[in-house]
Amino acid sequence: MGLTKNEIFTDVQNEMALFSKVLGHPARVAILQHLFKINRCVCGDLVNEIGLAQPTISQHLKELKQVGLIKGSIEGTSVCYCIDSEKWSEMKLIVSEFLNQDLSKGKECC
Amino acid sequence: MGLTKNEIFTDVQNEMALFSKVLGHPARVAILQHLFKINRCVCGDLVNEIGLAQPTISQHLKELKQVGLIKGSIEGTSVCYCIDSEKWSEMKLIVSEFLNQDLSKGKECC
DNA sequence: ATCTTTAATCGTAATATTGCAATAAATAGA
DNA sequence: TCTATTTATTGCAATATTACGATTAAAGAT
Repeated sequence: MGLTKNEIFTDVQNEMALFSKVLGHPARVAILQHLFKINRCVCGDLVNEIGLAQPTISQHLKELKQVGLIKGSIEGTSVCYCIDSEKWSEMKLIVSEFLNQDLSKGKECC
Repeated sequence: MGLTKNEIFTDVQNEMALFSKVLGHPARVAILQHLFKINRCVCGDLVNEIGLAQPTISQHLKELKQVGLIKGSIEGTSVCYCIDSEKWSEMKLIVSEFLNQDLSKGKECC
């Protein structure tokens, strides 16, 4: 065990979980916020900004890139990262739909 | 290591990550969806509905309860669970604010 | 009182995550 | 070419997560 049984869930459930998971670490939240503020930045900026070691930041960037929320392009010796707004919108749609579920009105339960 | 350095992040970042983390597993997503559809249900229902073992479901319920998204009340020999709509709204606010960040218009970056 | 039903807890195995030091790779500049 | 500079990768240790069988606990039914 120790691994999630994705087979038994719907695609939407798995996708919702996947996006949520990547947002489930404050460093990745901070990276995304910084990217929104600055629009584009290199790994070193984030190391200074956030205060985790360079390999750690690099790893978080990799995870964000893997789900597609950011993209990076080589720029001399450094790598410029930024939000992939297309993917961001896609996520927004899925997450919003989930968040905006309504209780079947009335019965307040327990 | 192996544990997140929460000290170096803001409260909002940590809270955002905490909520996201709990949504970061399809079983918990499925539980919440089912609760929204049915309004109230007992652990056994979820075991049948989702198809994970009872202790596993119980554990996921515990995590959802810990962050406050659901509440449970004893009802005879079973436990009735439902969404805590107050906490849900709180989460919605935090997550929406994060999702609705805008790119500083213009410069499309990399 | 005993049995049944239901859920929580305990214990454990497998795997994933977080973080960093050390190292590698790749480009720019001297 | 040699040296910085910058980021990615590797390897590792500590901890967390996922899942479930076995057991416990608590309330209802007989």
